[in-house]
Amino acid sequence: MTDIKNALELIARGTDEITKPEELEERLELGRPLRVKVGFDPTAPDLHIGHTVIINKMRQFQDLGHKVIFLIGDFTGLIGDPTGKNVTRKALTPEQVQENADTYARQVYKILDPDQTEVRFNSEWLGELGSDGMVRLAATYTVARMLERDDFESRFKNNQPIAIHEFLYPLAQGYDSVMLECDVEMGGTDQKFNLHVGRHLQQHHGQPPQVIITLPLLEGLDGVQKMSKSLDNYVGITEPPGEMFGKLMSISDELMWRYFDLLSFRSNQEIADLKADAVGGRNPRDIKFLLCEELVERFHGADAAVAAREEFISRFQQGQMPEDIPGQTLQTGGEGIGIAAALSQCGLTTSNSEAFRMIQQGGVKIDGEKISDRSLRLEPGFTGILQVGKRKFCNVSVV
RNA sequence: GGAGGGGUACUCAAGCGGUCAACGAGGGCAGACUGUAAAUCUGCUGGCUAUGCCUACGUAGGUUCGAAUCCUACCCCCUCCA
Repeated sequence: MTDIKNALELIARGTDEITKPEELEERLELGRPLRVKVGFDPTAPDLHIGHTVIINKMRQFQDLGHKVIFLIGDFTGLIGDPTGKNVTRKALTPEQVQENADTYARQVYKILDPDQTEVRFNSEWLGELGSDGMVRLAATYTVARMLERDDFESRFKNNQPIAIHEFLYPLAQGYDSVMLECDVEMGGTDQKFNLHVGRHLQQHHGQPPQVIITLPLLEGLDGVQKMSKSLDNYVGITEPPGEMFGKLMSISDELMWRYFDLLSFRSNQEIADLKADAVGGRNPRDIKFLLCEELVERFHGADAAVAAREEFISRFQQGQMPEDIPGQTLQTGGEGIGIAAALSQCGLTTSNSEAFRMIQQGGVKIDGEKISDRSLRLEPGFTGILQVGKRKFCNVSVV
């Protein structure tokens, strides 16, 4: 009995909403492994730490002995989720879908236990459905109820177009729950409506409705918009340790607490203590170090985390050069090369014009010495470290 | 099918015959400062064989000494009416 209480508490932590907690409790009391579904979009197989908020929650279910279904929406992906603006989606070939699934697996098993994970594709049953099946499915829901969805409602009110097929997405997603006989479905807060459609459809098919758990969406590095690859405000979970550490250090001091809440495995008490420390005058930078280390450790191990922190300190706090500077030899046929061209060829700037701009702004250094002469030439035999800004280096030899 | 509105740089968004490589905002980058790749402030933000030249304002033509701005055709998006 107390086990269930503890389980409930663990599951509830960090969630936005559970519909309904008493139903979840009843399911837990059944004493069997629950089937917990989370859907993923097959077109974007590169996971970032924003996704891990929910993956961590999946892991918690596994730790409690439950079965997690990692559902790849290869069929619904063709429809395109109406959430937000819609870019035309390209149909994926089965090979691409499989490839993306493998990519997912590689990343997701850094957190999930493969033995308790079931990977499924919804084309399995949605592809079989046929147009008659789709019509029958559509018949179980009304337009009025569809318009309950915020997104649809506001578009409808504002005379924005809503394509008919957009109504099929929530239905298809809900049908997945029917076919998989889910006990629980989790998603971001923006998924709430779709998740509820699943409940409705399950009841329609004589199944007990799934419990819905919504999780907050993690803000990206800018602290405003949700983390996403297209906004380039993300930290990918396969990024190298140094990159991960640095990116996380760049979040604002304010945003750091949000990340602690949603990403850290520290107890609520520990986090509260850290906040108290900050108020008490402890340098927020040092608290941020703890966050960065914890996350880098999760994906790359403890050694990498410590190394990443040390590297960060020496490089940005003490302004030292990094240890692993990529090298490059520039072939000039004995003619030498202009500094701007050299910077571009090393990939430190994207064009000569940009290189000139960087020089003008004092952002270019050779062996640590700032240069200001834009007409400088590197003669054959030159060897040295070119630097643009604080982060871009290249060890160059001119031939 | 009819009527109207619109397509401008990474994004949003001004401009509506020359002074426009294009106001402004956001983003990005750089610099200063610092307690950090926080915050704040400043600057930059098409390319090049670089004090000049080339390419850009949906596409293709045209008018003009000169067009993002005017005309014609086409493509695309949106709204209203049917």
